Parts: sequence; C-alpha cells; structure tokens
Amino acid sequence: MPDRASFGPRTGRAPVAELHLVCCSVHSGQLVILMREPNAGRAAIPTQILEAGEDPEVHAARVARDLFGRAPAGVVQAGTFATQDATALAVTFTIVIPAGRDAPAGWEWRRANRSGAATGSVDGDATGAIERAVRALRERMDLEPIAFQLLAHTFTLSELQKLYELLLGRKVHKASFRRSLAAAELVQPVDEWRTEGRGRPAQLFRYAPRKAKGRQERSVRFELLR
Amino acid sequence: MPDRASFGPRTGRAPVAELHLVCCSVHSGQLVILMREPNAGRAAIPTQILEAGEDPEVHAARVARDLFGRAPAGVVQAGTFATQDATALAVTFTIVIPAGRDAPAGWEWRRANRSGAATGSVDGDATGAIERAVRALRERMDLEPIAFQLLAHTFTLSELQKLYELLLGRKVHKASFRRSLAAAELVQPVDEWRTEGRGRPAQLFRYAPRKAKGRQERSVRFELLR
DNA sequence: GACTTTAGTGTCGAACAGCTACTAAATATG
DNA sequence: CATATTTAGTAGCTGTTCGACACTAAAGTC
Repeated sequence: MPDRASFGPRTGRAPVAELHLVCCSVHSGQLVILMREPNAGRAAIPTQILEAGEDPEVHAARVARDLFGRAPAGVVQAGTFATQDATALAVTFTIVIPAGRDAPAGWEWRRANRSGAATGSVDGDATGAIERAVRALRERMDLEPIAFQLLAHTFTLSELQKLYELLLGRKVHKASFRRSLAAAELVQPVDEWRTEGRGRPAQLFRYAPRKAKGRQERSVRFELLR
Repeated sequence: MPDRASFGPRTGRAPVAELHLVCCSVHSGQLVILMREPNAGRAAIPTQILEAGEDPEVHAARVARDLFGRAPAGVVQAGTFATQDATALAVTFTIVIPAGRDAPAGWEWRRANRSGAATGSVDGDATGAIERAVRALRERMDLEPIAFQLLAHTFTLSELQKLYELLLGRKVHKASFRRSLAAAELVQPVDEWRTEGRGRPAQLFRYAPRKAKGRQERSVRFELLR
C-alpha cells in the first residue's frame, strides 16, 4: 500500500458503504424510477453493500446489468452522502434505462415528479437519493446525451422534445428545438413512420452523432448563476 | 435502523472510506492545488479517514476549515472511486479557496494545468482526484459561481475573464464577456481602482448577484453532446 | 367531406455574440 | 517633456441565433 497522506485524528468507527441505484426511465411521457414492489411497507430502490476491490461506478453498472439482463444506457454519479440513520455511506448512482424495458421480477416502475419525489410512501434515504439523481440528470443533460439514452433506439422528435420539456420543467419552442438539433447533427432519420392515434405520422430517428471532430465552443453563460 | 432493501449477495470485505480534498485556488493567474510539502517523496493531497455519523460533504467542509482557519468558499463533490490499490473508497471533493489565502503549515500551493495534472511527481490516487476535481470545476462553472468564489473578495473584470479563459481553455472576447456579465447583474463596482504595473488602472468589483427572482431560462444546447 | 389533431417547415424581427476600432489612463523610454 | 507602449474599457457594425407566427401535410373523427 503506497504512503497516503493522512491528516487529523482517526477516531470512531468507519461507516459501511452502500451502493444506491436510482434507475430512471420513461414510460408514456412520464419519468419513472425502479422501486421494489410494495409488499413490506415502504418502497425502496435497489441497494447493495459495497465491497472492497471494485470501483463503485463499475460495480453499479454490473448490478444494473444483473437486474435488467442488459447493460444500462448510462451510469452517472449522483453523489455520496450519509444515510439518515448516520450509520452508512450511500454512494448514489443514476442509472439510465431506455424506454420500454420491463421492470425485473419483484420490482416496478413508479412515477417520479420532476423534483424527484416519487409517488407513495418511500424510504427517507430513497427519497433523497431520487431527488439528487433526478437533479443530476437535469444538470448533466447538456454534457451527456442523457435524453437520447432515456428513449428507445428509435424515437420521434416530438418524444425527444417532450422529454427535454419534462426534464427542464418548461416548454420548448418546436422550430428552435429542431433547428438546434439539426445543426448539432446528433440524429439521423430512419425510413419509418409511427402514427400515434390522431394526427400526421411522425418520422422515427435514431441517435447517430456526427460531431467526431473537436467539441464546439460555447459562449460564456452567466444567466444560471446567482 | 429502518429496513433498507438490499439486493444480491453480501460477500467479501467492506472498503475503508477516505475523504480526499482537492483544494483549488488561483495564484498569479494560475490554477493551484494544495499539496503536502515534498519532504517524504511524492506529493499528496489532504486525506482523512471517513467516520460514521457525519455527512461527507459536511465533513469535507469542516476539514477544510480546520486546515485554513476559515470556511471554504465552495465545496463540490467530484466523485467517489476506488483507490488504485483497490483497498479503499475515495470520496473526492473540490474545495474552492479564494485567491490570496496562504497555504497552511506543512502544505504548499502547487500549479496544476488545465487538465488537472499537477507539476512534479504525485501519488497516483491524487493525480486522478485532481483531474476529476478540475473537471468538476469546469463542468459546474455555469451552474455555480465557482469563478467568483475562486477570486478574492474584490477583483478586476480582467482577472475574472482570465480565470474563465483558464478554466474553459480558450480565449473569451472581452466586450462580449462584459456585456453578458452586465446583463446577468452578478457584480457591482467598488469605488476602488488597482494599477498593476503598466496600463490604465482597473476598477475593482465584488460578487453581488441581483437575480434573486426566479432563475432565467436557457435555450436548449446540443452542441456539447456527441 | 368538414373538422380536429399532430407533424413538420418558412419567414421575419428582435436579441445576441463576435469583430474592429476607438478612447482612457497608467508606465516606460528617449 | 514627448512619445511609445501597455492595459482598461466602450461604441458601432454585422452575421447568427432564437422565438413567434403562420403555414402546409397527413392522419383520425364526426
């Protein structure tokens, strides 16, 4: 073990480290979280004791793959916090699951509102974890293609826009949205259309970013600061 | 202890959780990191064993205050990762220290380039922690007033612009920068000027955001995605 | 066939971002 | 002292972007 600089006293007990997974997906235009079926009282999210020797991010991806049978579309750290009873350390991850995947046996998709509060009575630690995970989703949207990963392999531009509106919590202008999307060359049309009840059928697209060349510059933005 | 849903087997040993602090500041236009004075071989950053019962973020803020004698200007989680020897869990924090504060006894400010690599031979875990911490700084710049917290209480607009250029890794246009800054009403002029060698003296400003009213909307931006 | 609903596009004006060029006020140099 | 140099700060022009409106297109409903 290499010499690691320590600082200050080492008294007290070490906490147990747990992995908390907030598995997010979209069902019928709503943000949903994977929660245990409410057999024994309060609902809860997938949790596992962290073991030494594996990176928590790798561990989280593996646990999610074991749960769903397929690798998740995205794994994002949402923070590490003490549990409410102050006995354990909760390393929280946002797991991005594409729309349309079934919940594993014993689990169910449960709706969450935009601020992250899930419906029904939920364990306190899970509530905090979900809140932070949803905030992480929203804050990392313009750094990672989270919205595209939350949708199925092919999707309509209206679905994409509604998901942006859901996560951003505001309406988005249709023409501007499509203009910016086209300029970024992030999606490619598929020769397939989907008719959803009434109205003109929508063309399906798939996520196929073309911007392998260096990242674009972005003007300095102060307006979110206070 | 409330019932917490666990999932999967619980074998193996639990890792030790450590707190890793990447204390960032600015000295003479350079990003600097607090590192142990190189007495015994490789340099390292402040590290402490995490104890049960305290939130790591609160803990990090307290350790930073103990180090510097004053509360830090900002505390940002930079991720939780396994250490290289895979025996411990490193909960990494970016600690924002305003420019001009002296390093505590036994420590020194050491330059880091923009990608986070510190100068000189550095412990491997510290290298990774610094890299992630600097990336966290850069990625959270437009969500939190990190640049303002990195500067002293009063500063010139050129200092602010040079810090943005340092963290963004590109030149910023002066007039545009000041226009956006003025529109955001984030700074107030102080009736004080500073002359730095040659050239016209620069007026000092302080961070005084006026936007208490609801956050501004921001157009959807795809150009950073791939 | 008329109406409604959703998809998708064209155009225009206002706001914005970036460039050049300018003024202002200090130090450096002869 | 006079002139050049350096840095601070601003004004004006211009091309781009963004949001609004209006319109066409293609489906189902009545």
